[in-house]
Amino acid sequence: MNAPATRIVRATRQRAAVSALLDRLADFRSAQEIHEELCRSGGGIGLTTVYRALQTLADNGEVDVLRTGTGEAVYRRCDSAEHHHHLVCRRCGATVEIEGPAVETWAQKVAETHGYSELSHTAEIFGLCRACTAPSDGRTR
Amino acid sequence: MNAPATRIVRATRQRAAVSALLDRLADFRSAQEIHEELCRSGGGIGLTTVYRALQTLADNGEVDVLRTGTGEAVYRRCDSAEHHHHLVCRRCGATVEIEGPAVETWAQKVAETHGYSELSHTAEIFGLCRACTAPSDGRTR
DNA sequence: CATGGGAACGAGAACGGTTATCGATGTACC
DNA sequence: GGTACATCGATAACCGTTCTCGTTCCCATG
Repeated sequence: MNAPATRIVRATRQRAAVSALLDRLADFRSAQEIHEELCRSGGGIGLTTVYRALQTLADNGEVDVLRTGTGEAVYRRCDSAEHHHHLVCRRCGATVEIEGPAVETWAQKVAETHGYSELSHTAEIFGLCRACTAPSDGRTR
Repeated sequence: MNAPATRIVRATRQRAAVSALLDRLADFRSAQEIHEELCRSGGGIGLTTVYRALQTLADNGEVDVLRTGTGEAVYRRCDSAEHHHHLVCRRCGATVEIEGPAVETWAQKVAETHGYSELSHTAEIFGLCRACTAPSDGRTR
């Protein structure tokens, strides 16, 4: 049951590629989108490997994971290592990181009132960003 | 393309069974759990039908839908027809409905600041309820 | 530099939840 | 009764994700 003192994680071309791509992207993307993009840009990579890399990154808190309405997981490298929330454009995926002390205290207080412990919470806002609000060409995400 | 003026929805034994079971349950349950329970208690019902019934109920706002960490959809009939949030025990599923004006205003303000419109948001709190906090028998949900 | 051990890869199969198909069934209304 | 059509439900398809397992590659060590 005791966790190994040092978890060996090797640096490989594939992991680097996933990580680098996430650096370049500003929006939440699905594993499959990431896989597709990486394949398109030359360096071959297996879908399984993309999933594995994303999971490792997520475990290490290096990327944030969200679930879309359909239950699909989407990933994004966030600037803040702290706990935070997101304001996501449901059209183009543009994302703003939100520091939400208001939410934290709200969650804490509510849970306390009802005697709940070991808390965690989710809080994301979805909408249309300024750019996507104005015009009206089809593309919905 | 034009929507029919009146959507005909028949009252059937199966729909009634799903609806009645949801009335009896206090926790969020998956479609498959509901199907299983209904089969166990005699009245045969197809899994497809359960999914259909739940979707109809959800569309009409008669039940709330949440996504678990694994992306699975869980359903629950809520007392409040108003928009609200949930405090869910991740061990036994016990759920408290939360009216969260704090969250609404927070979401509104944040989105406004960044020029987002057409807002929606999710905010759920997970934890261990009082009953599940104290003792230590296995069952994790 | 050569080598051995094991981490990582990746193609394909399996998995689990959900949705589509389509003929059978049931219900409401004439 | 008879007809129209919503609903049912077994089965197959779907889709995202995870597992399997043989191969490849990294890297510490000699």
